Amino acid sequence: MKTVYERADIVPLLAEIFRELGYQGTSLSRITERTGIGKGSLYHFFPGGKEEMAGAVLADVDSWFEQAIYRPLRHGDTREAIVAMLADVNAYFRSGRRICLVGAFALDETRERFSAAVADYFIRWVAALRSALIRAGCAEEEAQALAEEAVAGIQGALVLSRALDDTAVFTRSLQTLAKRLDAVMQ
Amino acid sequence: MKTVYERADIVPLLAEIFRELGYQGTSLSRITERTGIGKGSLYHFFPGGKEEMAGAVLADVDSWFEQAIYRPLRHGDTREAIVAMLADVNAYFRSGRRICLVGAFALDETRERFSAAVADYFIRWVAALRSALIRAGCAEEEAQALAEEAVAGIQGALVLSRALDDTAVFTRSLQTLAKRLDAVMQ
DNA sequence: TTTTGTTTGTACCGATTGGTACAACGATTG
DNA sequence: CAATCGTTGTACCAATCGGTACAAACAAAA
Repeated sequence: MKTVYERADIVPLLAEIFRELGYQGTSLSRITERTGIGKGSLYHFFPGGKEEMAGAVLADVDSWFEQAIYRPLRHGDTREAIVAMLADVNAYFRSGRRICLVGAFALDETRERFSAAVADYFIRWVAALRSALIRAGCAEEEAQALAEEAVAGIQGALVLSRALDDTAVFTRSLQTLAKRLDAVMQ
Repeated sequence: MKTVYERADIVPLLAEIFRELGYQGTSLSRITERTGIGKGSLYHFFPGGKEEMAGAVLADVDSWFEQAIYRPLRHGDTREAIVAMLADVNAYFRSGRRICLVGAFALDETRERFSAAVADYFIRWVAALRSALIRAGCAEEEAQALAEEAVAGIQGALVLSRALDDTAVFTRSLQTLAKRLDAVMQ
């Protein structure tokens, strides 16, 4: 018996493993163990090895946020996009049960390896939210601070709800954030 | 030549390494390399090996926060304690250049190993801040939400400022947090 | 059916992992 | 001085790490 994969099928599987175990905790044997994909296949699709795998996963995550979160914030109806962002974020992170891979990489030693991708992810998130807030009538310097506060708040809520093993903390944080963002828009 | 250590001298050295490299990234050879302490000494003071070392570091961090942050919040003048908390946090985390070890452990696979200590750290932080807010005249449910928001905000600010490699993000977040906490106290 | 080229499983590699064993060292005590 | 005891460096251990080599298994084209 022999299962045939495509690169696009493997990346989401890798993502879940990296998210759960971190970069250092993800060993090739663990990948094989959980997915059934052997080293032969892995190094065929990712000749650069583990680092290329993690890079592909980061790019995949990034492209999802780009189309699902950032783009609507930049171009769509601002009020609607902000509400959608919070709802999508809550669904994506499964109310805090799931971790932000990029955030985890930022804290890890791994950061140095992927610093460009990690920084890009957060810069674009803050910038997109900031532009939505400004279009909604928020003052520039206030929009910057609020956008940073919201993105940081989400990351912190992930840390906290994960530490307390309590999804209520995460959803509550998102509600508080929603009020703050709403208050500043006319 | 032979250097003689005590356990209390070693823990802070270990803390810095764990903080920088994470639990999985900290290998015994890296410890020896950075501190000059050999395996003989390490296993003499920490017979439980790497896990006991990390546990000792967590306990050390916890006791620092207990006396420097939590206790003043619970017993001292509330306004003063909250201002001091933000200042001490800024100094402790070196304006975001330094990471929160407990927060990093919460995101890591490591969490399962130290879940009790990690949860305890955050529970007591939130509870101490909450009690200070209530004593300052804040309503109970609002105090809970605000305390969680503040602690999560600090953790998120660490993630964000680290990702962007920008200490300004961290200090700005603390200032915003200070305003929020101040506004709710009469 | 044969050929071609991609995809896969498996055996292997040197390096490093966390951990153990133990003899030698240094200070303290007698 | 001799004996003791806490502390240390070093040599080891099996297991696992990321990575390589390569032949067998496959699908597609001829």
